[in-house]
Amino acid sequence: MDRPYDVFDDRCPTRLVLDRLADKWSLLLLDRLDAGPVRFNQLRRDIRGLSQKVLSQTLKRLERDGLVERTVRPTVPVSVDYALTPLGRTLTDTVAAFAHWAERNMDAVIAAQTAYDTALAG
Amino acid sequence: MDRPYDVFDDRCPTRLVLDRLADKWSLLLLDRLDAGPVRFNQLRRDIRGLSQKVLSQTLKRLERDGLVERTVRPTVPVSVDYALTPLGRTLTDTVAAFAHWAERNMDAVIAAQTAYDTALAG
DNA sequence: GAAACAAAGTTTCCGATAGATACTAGGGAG
DNA sequence: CTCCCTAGTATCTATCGGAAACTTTGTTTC
Repeated sequence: MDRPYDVFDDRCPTRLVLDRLADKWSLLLLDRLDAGPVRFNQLRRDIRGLSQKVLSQTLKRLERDGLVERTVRPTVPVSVDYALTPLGRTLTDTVAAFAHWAERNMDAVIAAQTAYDTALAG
Repeated sequence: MDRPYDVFDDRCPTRLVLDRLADKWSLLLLDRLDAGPVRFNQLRRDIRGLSQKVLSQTLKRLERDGLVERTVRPTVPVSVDYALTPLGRTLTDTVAAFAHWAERNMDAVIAAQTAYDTALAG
């Protein structure tokens, strides 16, 4: 294997990236932004359960990692919108696959959980 | 949209699943198990930085969700191995895509981070 | 027969993180 | 003048992750 990076090695920088991406809110944000630029409060409304603080932090990290671009427009009041960068767009298929696997396989997962729990109880 | 589940809704059970999957250790474990059954301490050695406690917890959750199967074999001392279930195997392509995106795009991410940090400093 | 080792965990403790809530700043509407 | 909009920041607490010690069952070593 001549890959320069290895996710199984904890000293490898890919771990830092995986840490960022392997996060519920990051995935939901990337998935939501796939449809086009969205403003801060719109994201907050669309992604139910996401607090302002965590939204702010998560967007900042995604921006720093070059996946999301932040644009301030001088409207009144000022509006800010967030969009995927080209790099971010290379991830969206994978992210969408993930989010939608959960939707497709939910029933199987619930069945497995129920079976597991009743096996423990019995 | 006639999809029964919606990840953007916080009352939707898919959120619970996404929570499980959108986790660094779960992804690394699923990726590692793709190659075949592996024993507990082997996983601990292979996935650098993963503590016993978190390995144990993560495996338990993945087992409960029906993604991983735990098999105890009556060797001396007893050995336990973990393998993907058929349901778990439906995820591996996506998981691998994720883990390996990090490896492929690491350089771009580092460049973005550096640019971001120097822009803030300057 | 006591000491040490091995597998697969569990328990304990502590510092970091997430979530809820409240607050800030710069305007605009009533 | 007061409330409401934008896009956040500040604070507080509960939970979570990581490190290391301990447990259990049994084996090998001295």
